[in-house]
Amino acid sequence: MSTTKNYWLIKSEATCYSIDDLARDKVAPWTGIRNFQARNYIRDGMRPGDRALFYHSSGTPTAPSGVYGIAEVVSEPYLDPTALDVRDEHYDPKGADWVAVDMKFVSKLDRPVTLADIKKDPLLRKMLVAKQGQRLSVMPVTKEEFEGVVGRWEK
DNA sequence: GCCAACGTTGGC
DNA sequence: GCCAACGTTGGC
Repeated sequence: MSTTKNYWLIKSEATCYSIDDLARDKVAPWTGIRNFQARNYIRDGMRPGDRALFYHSSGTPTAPSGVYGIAEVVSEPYLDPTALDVRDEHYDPKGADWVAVDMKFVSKLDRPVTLADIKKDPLLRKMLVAKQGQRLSVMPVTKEEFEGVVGRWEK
């Protein structure tokens, strides 16, 4: 098992669950991931202490898509209980072994780093999220990319 | 709301 | 295992 910290980007629609919701809740279970590649990243890579860029997708002109804050992984991956709950909107009748982790609020960026900002930056545009049509809701980023986003407005 | 990208499903 | 149809994501 790796002992170094890993860095991630996690996506959520702001109207569904935003960085402000996480700030209010402090810690929240990150459930409902139903994409095998994203599942594998969580299951095989996410560990407590890892940090994640919190990205709002499906933005609007006044609240554009981009990174709005930082979260920290505070649990090991565990079986996602919403996949087994027939009343849950993310119920999976096929019973695949989906996983979840608990995420803790760390901070909100002073200003969002929008997708447009990311695509303009030579370092940041290598991130998977900048690739056209990238639909992963959980993806790895490098330490340099993570710090590049966090420090975007401190230059 | 449109539509391109892309993951998933299912017929063969 | 191929691939067309279908459904969903997500930027615009």
